[in-house]
Formats: sequence, C-alpha cells, structure tokens
Amino acid sequence: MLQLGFIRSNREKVLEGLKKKNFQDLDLIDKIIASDDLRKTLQFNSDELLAKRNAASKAIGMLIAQGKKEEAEAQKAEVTTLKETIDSYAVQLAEVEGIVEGMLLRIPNLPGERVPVGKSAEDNTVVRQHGDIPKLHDGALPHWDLITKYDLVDFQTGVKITGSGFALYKGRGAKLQRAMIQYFLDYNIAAGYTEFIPPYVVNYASAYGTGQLPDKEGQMYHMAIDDLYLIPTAEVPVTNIYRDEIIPSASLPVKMTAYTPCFRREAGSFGKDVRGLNRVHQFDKVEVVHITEASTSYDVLEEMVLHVEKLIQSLGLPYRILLLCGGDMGFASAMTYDFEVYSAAQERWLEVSSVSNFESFQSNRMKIRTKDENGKTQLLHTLNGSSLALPRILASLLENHQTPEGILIPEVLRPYFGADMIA
RNA sequence: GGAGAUUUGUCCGAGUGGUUGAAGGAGCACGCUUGGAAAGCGUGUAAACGGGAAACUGUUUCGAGGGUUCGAAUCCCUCAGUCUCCGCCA
Repeated sequence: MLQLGFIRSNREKVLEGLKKKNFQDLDLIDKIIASDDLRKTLQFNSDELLAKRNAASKAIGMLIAQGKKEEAEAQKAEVTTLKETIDSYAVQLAEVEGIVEGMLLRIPNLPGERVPVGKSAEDNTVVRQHGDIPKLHDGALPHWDLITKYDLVDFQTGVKITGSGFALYKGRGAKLQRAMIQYFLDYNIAAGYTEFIPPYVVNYASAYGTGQLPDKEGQMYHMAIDDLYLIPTAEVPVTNIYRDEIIPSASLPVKMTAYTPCFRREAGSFGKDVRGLNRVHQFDKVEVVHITEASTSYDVLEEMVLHVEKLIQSLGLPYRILLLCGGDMGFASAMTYDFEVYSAAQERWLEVSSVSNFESFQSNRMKIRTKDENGKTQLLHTLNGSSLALPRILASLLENHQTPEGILIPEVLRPYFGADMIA
C-alpha cells in the first residue's frame, strides 16, 4: 500500500496517478487525510495521558519505597480517574486506525511516469515484436489436439482425479514440462539469481504482504482447517522471505528465483479462452524476484525484461512485449510489461510473462527495508516476473513447432528433454 | 496427537510487579593509542507512530493476542514457534 506520509505530502500527485490508473473513488484520498488528522490528534492526546500515568506510577513506586503509604494511596486514586479517559482514547484510536488502514488498502499503487494513459487492454503499447509468425502446414492443429495426438496431457483423467482445470501430464508431456523447468531455472541461476524451493502453502501474513489479501481471497484456494492458502504464484512465499527484515545495503540487490506449482481458483471465462492449457487451476511457473534500492528499480525492471526476452527468444517463439496502460495494470504494480507469445494454430497472442515494478507498494506492507548512508531506514522496491509460465509456453511451442513429421523441440531444451522431436 | 521444557535487543545472556528500553558479554561503528595491525581504552549501537525548524522529546514494542494492577519482560488466560520424550508416518 501507499505510505500515508507520501499521500499527505503529495495529494495532487496521488490524485493524478489514481486518475491515470482509472481509479474511481478519488474522494478516498481526502477522507484518508481527514481521518489521519483525527488519528494524530487522538494519538497526541492519548500519549500525553499515558506519559502522565507513567510518571505518576513511578512516583507511587518511589513513595512506597520510602514507606509513605498514605501519599501513595492518594496518588493511586488520582491515577485511577485517568484510566477511564485513557481507555476511551485507546478504543477511539484503534477504531480510527482501522478506518484509515481499511481505506488505505483500497488505494492501488500509482503508475510510473512512463506508463501510457488508457482504460483497457486495447490501450496498451506494443513496445516491440520479434520473430516471424510461422506459416503452418495444412492440417496443423491447435495444442489441445496435438496433446491428444501425441498423448502428452490427459485432461479427462485430471477431471476425474480433481476437477476441471487440473491437467494430468504424462509421458513425454511430463518430461517436457520438467525439461523446461530445469532449463528456465538454470538460465536464471546463470544470470545471478539464487534458487529457492519455498513452501507452496502460506499463512495470512504472507498473502497479505504481497497483496493477495484482503479482498482477493476468492482467487486463492484456502484450507480453512489450518487457515492456510495455496500459493497463486511463487512471488508470495519468495518475496515474503524478507518480510519484516532490514537488508544491509551490501546485500542488495537481492535476486531470487523459484519454481513452484501455482494454484488459482479464478473462475474466468468460457470457450476457447480456457480451452486446453490456456487457463488452468494448477500450473507450473518459474518466477524471478528482485529486491532493490528505490534509485535503481526501473533499471532493474528493464534488465528483467531483457532477461525474460532472451529466454523466450531461445525457445524460438514469436513474441511481443506490451507496456500496460494505467487502466489495465494490476492493483499493486507501478509499471508492468506483459510478454505475449503467438500461438500459431489458435491465431492469437497468449500471455506468458508479466514483469512488474511494485516500487514500495509491497515493501511498505511487508516492511522490507534497508539503511541508507545516513542510517535512516528506507523502504526497498520489489519487482517480479515470470520466467516463465509453463502451460502457455507449452501450448505455443507445440503449435508453432509442429511439422507433419512431429513437434520439433527447441535446441536449448534438447539436452534436458533427451530428444529432438516428439513424433 | 500426548507429556515436559522453552521463546528477552544483531547474537549470547541476566532479569518473578516499581526510575528496566531492559544488567553483563560478543559483534559492529567512530575516536584515542600504533610505523601499521592486533590488543587495550573511551563513546555510540532497535523499530514503529507522534510533537518540534532543530537540538531534543512523548508513546508503544521483551513470541502473538487478551486480562489483572496506580504500575507487567515479570502474575493469569488463549494461540503460535522451538527443543526433548512417546505415538503416527513418507
């Protein structure tokens, strides 16, 4: 969430940013400031009373030590009368703090300067496009048919075991999946990212930290019996490694990568949007997370974009990079690049990666900080991106690389997969 | 799942109701000392939220939350983590 102090001293800038993000409830800002004014007054008064009480209590202690019992008793009676006021302030303060927090949680992150103005996906800017759209042979198939033809993924049995949206990968399909995970991880590690295998289940505080909670609980699977959540992305456990930490500046930037399955309840749309591997409840993803000083986060964002871009290139897939407009960006993001890969048989673009700078929006919630040269604590910036989400990569890989003889495996995957082709 | 122990600052560790935000030690930073280093000596060394132009200062925080009390790290309740033993188990 945004920092209160920032909102207070940059009211105009905040309003402008929220407009760009297409945020409707602009009154909220003035309401927050007004409630916070009240909070400050309450805290000031309450602190004064508490100070008075503490001083009196100390005095009582000394009186008792000196054996002046009667004076002590008199003092006690006096402090007792303070109690009621103190309690009522505590109640009011807690209430106002709750109100401010509740409003603050509804304010999305502000878009960065370079974010284009716009309302929907149609207003996103294509930053660049690369790779030729392949001309497929006659009889070329969409991936859901290729999957059946080569017996790579069994959706029916996935439904039997769990329900719709849960795929059963088998044989060469499973191996190709594993080959990609291995390759993606090795690629990230070679670029200086440290690999983690985090828990796939997180508690409330972690889901809150990255912004999944509150409000978006419907998107996650929740295990009520233990009050834990299945992760929707590795971003959640990995970024939370540093929750409530002050990271020494010598350790920055922090570069982490992790493969995890991702679980998403999202009901979503129907028909060809969700056909095959386009949208599933459980999928594999390799994620990269960066924690960095504020001054370098936008350089890091570009660095991450290049990193993901080269990875997609190495798979020989045609792709384009979009810079999302204000209205299409996520709640917590300040700037997001989406990567889309062209799916030749479906004749459409599929999102396979999203690389975002959250600035201090997440770190403010998680209290991920460092000390600057003056010894003051400063919030760090967090960034993350997929490198990459597997199902749609698999889908476009099957579709784009299909030949009448079989599916060609990209060279970089062959050592991991152990064959040149699925025939 | 059952029984017992335990949870204090960056770390170790003292502290069972009263100037304790917290002894002592280590680490770290700065200064002195030194040809240089080490040792030694001295000083400093938490965070959040307030007040103040600043110096400075108030409040809160001793696993988390609640309670008792004029006053709680210290007493009571609930929950969580860690360790040991037993049970179950890949």
